Amino acid sequence: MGPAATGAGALASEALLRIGEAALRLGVSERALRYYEEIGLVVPAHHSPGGNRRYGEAELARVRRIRELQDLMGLNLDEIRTVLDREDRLEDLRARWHASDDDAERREVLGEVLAVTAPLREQVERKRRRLEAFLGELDERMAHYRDLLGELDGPPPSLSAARTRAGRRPSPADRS
Amino acid sequence: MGPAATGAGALASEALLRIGEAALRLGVSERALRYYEEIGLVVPAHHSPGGNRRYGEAELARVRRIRELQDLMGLNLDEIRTVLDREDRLEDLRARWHASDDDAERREVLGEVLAVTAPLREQVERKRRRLEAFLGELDERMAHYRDLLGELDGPPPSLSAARTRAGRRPSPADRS
DNA sequence: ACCGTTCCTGACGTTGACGTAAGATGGCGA
DNA sequence: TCGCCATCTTACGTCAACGTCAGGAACGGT
Repeated sequence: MGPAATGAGALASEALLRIGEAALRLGVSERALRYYEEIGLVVPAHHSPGGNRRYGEAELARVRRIRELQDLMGLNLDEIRTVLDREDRLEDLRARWHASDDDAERREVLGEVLAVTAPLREQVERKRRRLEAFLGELDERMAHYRDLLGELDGPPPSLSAARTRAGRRPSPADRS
Repeated sequence: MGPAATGAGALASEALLRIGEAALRLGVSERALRYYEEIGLVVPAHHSPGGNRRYGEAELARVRRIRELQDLMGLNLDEIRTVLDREDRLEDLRARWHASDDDAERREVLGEVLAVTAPLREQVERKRRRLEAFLGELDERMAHYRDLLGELDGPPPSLSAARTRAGRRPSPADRS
């Protein structure tokens, strides 16, 4: 590898972004980014001596993740924090993994990560199921309406003729 | 109409619930129900002369719908209102459908309903897709971790050589 | 060194969706 | 008719997740 094993962590020359650029690229407000830092959710890769925030790719990804969890799962920032904490812990693990020669420790950490990821997966899965049911319901309705429309546009001769004549009121037993 | 052509609308003896019971069954607060009425989202089937609210099955369903749209789609009450308005309009249609002898009107209303339902469906579908992608991502991670765990518990012969660079192995059979 | 742009830190404002408390009825079994 | 719990209206409180100034430094190109 080169001069520095640029693994997962931010390193050296990574072209850090100022808050304006970062916000622009992420499509979020600067205020939001400052807020995330305020509550310890996204800490900039670096602060300039003058106090300016500098964001690296890792932080951008983190923010994207936050937005995804907000939009997709409807989690609040506190719930999101726990999710991100898990993922952080996971990154720790990745590092420790190669540094450690203790398989017992590895097993332990892996188990923890799995135990902590599974509930999230379940939550997502439940939501997916409900969404799918909802979608099916919508499709069913739409199909029904399309059928009705079809009947009007391409009317079965007998049916249409029987009905359209003489402003007749609908047959008593016709619920759909 | 007969004595009571109990079609879609609430009618006659439907065992209306007082707000307490309704809230209890729905798992929402009384305040929420009053609030929904305040903003014209769910109007009780009836108010007693004294001013007490009475809820019928239709209103309960409506509230359930609201909660579903909140939880599942993350819509706010204003967006939900437009959705419910559409569905109301649809109920109107159902009534008018049988009362009207004007196919043109029917076509028009059906078209409108479809045109207005489709976007919602699309929105739901998009969300479903994103959720599925997210789920896939989670599964991928978990599978990876499980692989690692498997390697530890049942170490393959060429351990050190295989692990160094391997991100993943497509080999499916790895369960103990 | 200059200067326009960008960012900083407070600190108060906003919005949605209710929560909560107070005091005044309403409904209804005994 | 009494008593009592459920409801009513009114109105202020709350909480998250930022929005929006104001006044003052930091950056960075020239």
